[in-house]
Amino acid sequence: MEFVNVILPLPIKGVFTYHVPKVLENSLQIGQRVVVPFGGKKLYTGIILEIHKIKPELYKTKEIFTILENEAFVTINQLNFWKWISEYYLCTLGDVYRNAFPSALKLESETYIRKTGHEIIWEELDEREIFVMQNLEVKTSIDLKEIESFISKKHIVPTIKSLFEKNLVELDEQIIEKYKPKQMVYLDLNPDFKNSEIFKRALLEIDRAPKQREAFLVFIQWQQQRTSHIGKRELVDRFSPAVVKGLIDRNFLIEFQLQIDRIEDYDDNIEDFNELSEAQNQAFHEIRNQFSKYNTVLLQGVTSSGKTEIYFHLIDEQLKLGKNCLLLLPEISITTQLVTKIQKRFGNEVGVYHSKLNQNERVEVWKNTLNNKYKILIGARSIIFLPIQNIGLIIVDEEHDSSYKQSDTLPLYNARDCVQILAHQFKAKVLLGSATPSMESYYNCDQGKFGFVELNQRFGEIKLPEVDLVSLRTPTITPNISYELYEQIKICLENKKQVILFHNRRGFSPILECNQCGHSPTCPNCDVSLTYHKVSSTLRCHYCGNTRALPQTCPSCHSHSLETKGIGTQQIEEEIIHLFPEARVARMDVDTMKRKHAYEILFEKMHLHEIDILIGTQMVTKGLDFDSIQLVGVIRADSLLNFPNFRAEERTLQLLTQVSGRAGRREAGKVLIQTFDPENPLYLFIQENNYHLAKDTILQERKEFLYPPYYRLIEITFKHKKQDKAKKTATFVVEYLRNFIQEPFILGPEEGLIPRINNYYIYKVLLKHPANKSTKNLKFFIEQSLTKVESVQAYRSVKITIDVDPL
DNA sequence: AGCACGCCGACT
DNA sequence: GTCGGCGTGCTC
Repeated sequence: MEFVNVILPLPIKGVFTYHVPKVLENSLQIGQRVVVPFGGKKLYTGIILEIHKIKPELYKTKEIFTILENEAFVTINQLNFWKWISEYYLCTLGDVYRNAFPSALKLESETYIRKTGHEIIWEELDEREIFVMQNLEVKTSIDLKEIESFISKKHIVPTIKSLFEKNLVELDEQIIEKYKPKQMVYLDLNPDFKNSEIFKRALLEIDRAPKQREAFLVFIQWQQQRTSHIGKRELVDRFSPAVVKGLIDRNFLIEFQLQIDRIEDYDDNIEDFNELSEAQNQAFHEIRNQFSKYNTVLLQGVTSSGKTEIYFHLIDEQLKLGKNCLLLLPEISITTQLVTKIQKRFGNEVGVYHSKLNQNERVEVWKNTLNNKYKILIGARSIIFLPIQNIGLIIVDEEHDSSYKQSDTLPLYNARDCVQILAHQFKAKVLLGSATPSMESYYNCDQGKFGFVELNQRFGEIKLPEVDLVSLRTPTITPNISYELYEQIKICLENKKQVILFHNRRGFSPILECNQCGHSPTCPNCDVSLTYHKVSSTLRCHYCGNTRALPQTCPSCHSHSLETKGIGTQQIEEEIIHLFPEARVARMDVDTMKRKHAYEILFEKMHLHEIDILIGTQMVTKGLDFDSIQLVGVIRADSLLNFPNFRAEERTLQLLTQVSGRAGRREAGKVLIQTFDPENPLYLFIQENNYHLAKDTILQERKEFLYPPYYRLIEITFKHKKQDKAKKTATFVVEYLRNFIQEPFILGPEEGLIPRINNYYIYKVLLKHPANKSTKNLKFFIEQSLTKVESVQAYRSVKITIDVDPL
């Protein structure tokens, strides 16, 4: 008998073994998708991981229900990659599978069947089968759960299986594959009209309907002008659905459907390559040179040095070698502009994959990747899960960017690091690019693991902006704008230049506070103050979404002295409007960027100089490359630095360097940093544009306090509705782990930064491990400690998550 | 993760 | 007397 080990989309350790029906024996492949029964009445799509002949002794295997296609859907390389991720990030293969696959391709729980229309020979059916088929006479599709009401649990899957084999029922295609190729409706002229007599009569006939006549003539005009089909949509948009329907009803126009690729084709106008500047060319050759010694090279190129151009040349080189390339970008940088730019260079063999694609689009990219249709794949972190092949070069742009780390759903992987494993599989090279590299990457260079190339010159040899520090300890013109900043903005506006004001709202959200009693409304589910949203006049919790109307009086002392404390971009905007009533001001933050094309619209407005002053959060640090930005103002640099995280300094350095880079791309610009602590060496380094010195200082501290990149961190989080349970479980784990790892390499348990979120109490344990030693043993101990937790009744219900290399 | 089984409280 | 709360255990 043949057996297969199958990965199921469940957070359960290990794989599940099924036996293979005779008909499928010797035909299965690793990586193939199969539908298997699970539990009483569920069917899941699983992935074959292993095929073998070993009959499990401890349990009775079930049989594979069916296969979904004849070929493997996941490559062996990918499966190995999945295994590595699950081992490194301490999660199950199911977690990886679930995250890696577009959800349209996995079927989970709700399983529907419907009849195929095959002739039913009732005499050949048993009692249960008859029940099911009779039910299907009444309604088109039924849920396996419904079948449960007339067939006992253990008979459900066998009955369905039997009917399935008799070809009487099929799994609802919604379930097998939620993906449907997109159909486009096109229009064509009634072929009879080619006869000019009929055509003339027709025009006469339509004379009474002027709109239809006009639409008809426009259609004919279009048809003469172009070679491609004319979409119904196009004509409907120009006129109206009724008009177009009229023409179709009259049989003037004929509808037909064509399947199209959802991802639009890019065929014509391939642009020539830009010549590299001397500095770029030197860096380009230096990178190639380093690649002969190192598999990974870190490229540090100052903002607007034209790193992208170098990427293009490296990609082009790989394509000529017949290799494919992967380009990773932070989510926000994948803009239409950039994609268009790349498509213009490389034609339509470019695949794009990011979180804004819908399920169908994802499946399309997946399938195209599997069929090796793309030469270049561009995407955010999740791109690493595509079934990529034949990779020669992987580029990670803005490698320091925190969005490469997944932080909400398992696995908590960092794409920048995972790429190393992928590259190793394909013997490919990795290029990490950034103006502000991470400490980890610097460290790897120092350790001789990565090569290092620097590009110090901005493209066109424009000077780096001049950075000034402004103390907030001296009086300011409005609460958040200093006299200096005011003056600079004024000069800038007089010169018809644009200004960017950056304010990091994180940790500085506007909260409501009572001036009489000091009371500040907090969230009932989380231990945080509610933040004030002016537009909707509500108080909102950023953690659980709890929203309530703004109270008129203090809930505690009933006075009328409620006031907002802390500043958000909204307040800055008000101050600016007050100071510069003439200026055109725009805001860029999560609130204003929610709408679908908000980003594009803002981009366009900036480009057309319809905005004089742009006020924004983190977002303004990325991708806003406009020539006429002359001034960048940082409202409160300290709010970044005071963040309680060991990366606060690194982040501040990166962020401030990045915003500064927005200034003066055409001619030297100015940066003004407002701070309460102008003597802080970090600001001085930024002022002198000495990233290297700043980095050395930060690295020194990291070493001293046992933090990355010298030590690897593993953070274990414990959550429970009862505080003492969470705390006790955390303590239990710490006590166990102390057998293997002592102070100061184990910290905690400590209450979470926010002690309670959504009614769950949070405790954290932090483990530190020397970076040059393998974490294998430590991970083994951690897993053991979790097994121990499982064995204690009272601790079992505590939710435990492990974050390897947390940010 | 689901989902069934099982054991205690407030209800027609 | 029963419906339903969620604690516990299992899934090849």
